[in-house]
Amino acid sequence: MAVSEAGNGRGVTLDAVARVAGVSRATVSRVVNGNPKVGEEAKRQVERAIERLGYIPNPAARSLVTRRSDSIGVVIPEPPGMLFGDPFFPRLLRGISTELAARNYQLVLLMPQSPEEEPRVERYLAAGHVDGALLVSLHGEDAMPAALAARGIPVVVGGRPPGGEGVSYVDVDNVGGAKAAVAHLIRAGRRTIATIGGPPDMSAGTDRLEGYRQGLAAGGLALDAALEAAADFTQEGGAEAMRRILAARPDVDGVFAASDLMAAGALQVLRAAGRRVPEDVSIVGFDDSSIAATAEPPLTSIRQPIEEMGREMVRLLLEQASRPGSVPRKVILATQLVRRRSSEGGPKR
Amino acid sequence: MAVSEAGNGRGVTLDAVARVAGVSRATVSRVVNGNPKVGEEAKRQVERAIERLGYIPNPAARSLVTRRSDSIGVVIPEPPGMLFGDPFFPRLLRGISTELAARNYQLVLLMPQSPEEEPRVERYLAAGHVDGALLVSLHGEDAMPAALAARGIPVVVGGRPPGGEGVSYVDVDNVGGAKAAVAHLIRAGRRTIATIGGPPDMSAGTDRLEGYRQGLAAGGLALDAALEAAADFTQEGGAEAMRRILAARPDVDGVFAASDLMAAGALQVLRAAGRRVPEDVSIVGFDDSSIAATAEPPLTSIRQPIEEMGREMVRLLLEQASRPGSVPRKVILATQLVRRRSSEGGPKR
DNA sequence: ACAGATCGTGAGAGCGCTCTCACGCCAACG
DNA sequence: CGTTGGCGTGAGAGCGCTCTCACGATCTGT
Repeated sequence: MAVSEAGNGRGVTLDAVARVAGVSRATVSRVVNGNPKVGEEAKRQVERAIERLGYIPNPAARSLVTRRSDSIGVVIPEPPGMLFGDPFFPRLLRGISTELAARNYQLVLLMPQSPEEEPRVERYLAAGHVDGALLVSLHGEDAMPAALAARGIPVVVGGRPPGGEGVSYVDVDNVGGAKAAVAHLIRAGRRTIATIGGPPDMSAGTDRLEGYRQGLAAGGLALDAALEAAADFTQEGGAEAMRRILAARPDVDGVFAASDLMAAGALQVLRAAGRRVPEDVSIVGFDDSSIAATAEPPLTSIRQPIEEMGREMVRLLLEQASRPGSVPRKVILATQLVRRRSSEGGPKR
Repeated sequence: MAVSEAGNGRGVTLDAVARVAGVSRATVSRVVNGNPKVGEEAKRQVERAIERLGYIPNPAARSLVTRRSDSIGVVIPEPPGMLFGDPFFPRLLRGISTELAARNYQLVLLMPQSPEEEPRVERYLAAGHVDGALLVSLHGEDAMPAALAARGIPVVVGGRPPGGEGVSYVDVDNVGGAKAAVAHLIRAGRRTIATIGGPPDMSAGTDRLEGYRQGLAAGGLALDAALEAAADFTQEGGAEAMRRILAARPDVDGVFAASDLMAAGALQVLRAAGRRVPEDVSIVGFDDSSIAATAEPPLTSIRQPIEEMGREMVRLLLEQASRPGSVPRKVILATQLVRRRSSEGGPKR
């Protein structure tokens, strides 16, 4: 009964509702938009008419005059390695979606699959389809944040943009997390601690490397370039990096990998090389993804509040959108060490 | 130089372009929309003006008159277990996104986080924000497909809708895949083959169970309810199911799990119970997700063409949207057995 | 040479909504 | 009693675009 006659809503206009309710379009509009300056009686009539006709406002018409779309764009370029096997994006999207839903905003997902597609995405965002944009997972000197900002589109970036500041962003405490991981390894009695870093053109890579170095320094251990190997966040990359480290420093007894996937790759290589984990070598990963719990042995890892990151990005964006010209802001979320078997054992502390 | 003066595009209207180009609005509109009935000279002038002003059409205004939005909605309700640790959604989204991008459509992602939010989503879709909707991963008798169809919104479902037919859908060959998995186990010499099924209210669950049964029948093996345990696609659920099976049938020598995650859980339980994999028990999973390759031993699994599924869903949807009232169609995509160590060994064949 | 077809172009009518402004009403004020 | 001031309401002007229709110019056939 709620939904009714004329194919419910398709084609029912404000005007039709006004006629049925015996009021003017303006009054119906007020009721629909919750404007308080409407009489009791008129309001009742309008509500009944809306119900009866199954009226749903035409978003295009509304958007045309309000110049808002009540939706935001989420841009996720495709770093193929990261997307798979890592529930990072689903979780981030969930956080974003939750916060948006609570504010009655919609989410337009844009996945440029190659740099060539970026202009298309940029154009789309610039067209006013969305009230703002969330950019995630930028490589190198991505020009998009700046380009969008120049066009006056509110932007918030997920993860510290490598290209420098000048734009709002939300990030997890990569440095602190990595540092905590290393401290944990040192506490476990490890003294020859290697790291498998992420790509040098992503801040998640460089920041975790920085944290690793700070961790060593804090523990009074010396740096050694032979103990640092960069990879691409993938399992295969992690395995490859582990091989290099093992070749250069066979005496390695601790490994901090900047992602669980890479840690898993390292695990396989270590095992193949006859090293026992955690007896001979302790490993700590990053992300606390499902693979960490699944691996054998389960991986100690650094948990990052991904959903919260998504939510915070939305808050920042909408705040910024509502107050144009506000100064860029950054939010850093704390990480947390999750202990599992891969870092147990080891020598006495 | 490309982008220019007035803050590039924001606020530049068709009319402004027309004035600069010295033609009428209609002509500019024709050029923008690729209408061939435009003279060479006029076209050149218009293109130059567009370039100079950085004109981008206002999507709301366009949508208001064309009654199309050039975007489609993708509804992903949140079955928390499946979302994590399983790159299913990212891959599906990627397939969808690829196909949409090729046709210049946009993707609006809707993630109702609870059944209470579904009306909101339905309302949104019904408002004409999108030209059609893709629904994924339905549990039980989800009313949404029917409700949307009733409102005249083109719908395509991903995975056979449990509630029956009457709506277009794309699915992978779950029955065939499961059957192939069982056949593979039989070929490996296994004779006491259990299955860890998915939720009975999801077609991916029931269809794979059906395939398992067909596989046993085809191999001349008898069914045994004690060899069938349902779970929820999660690792923990898989572990739990494995324990039940082990308790009832300690002689089990083959396991077909309806997801890799559950297979991984089973693996841990088997190992904890002193069973060697694959020497004592062979395991085959489903999905061929990253965890399959990561597990120790790596899991034989059934690969499903997830990206292709996404693409096909889009094709079906747009076809349906362009030809209203067309009859619902279903598309079933083939699966493929991927052999890994978890099903090697075993007794002589 | 003229009728008719063809082609490029412009004028103008909306699409469905929001929002400003003005108006009529009635209570309260001096 | 006339005036001021809310308050609820309606009229109407757009928002920027598409698309139909009509019109003048050029082309074709006889």
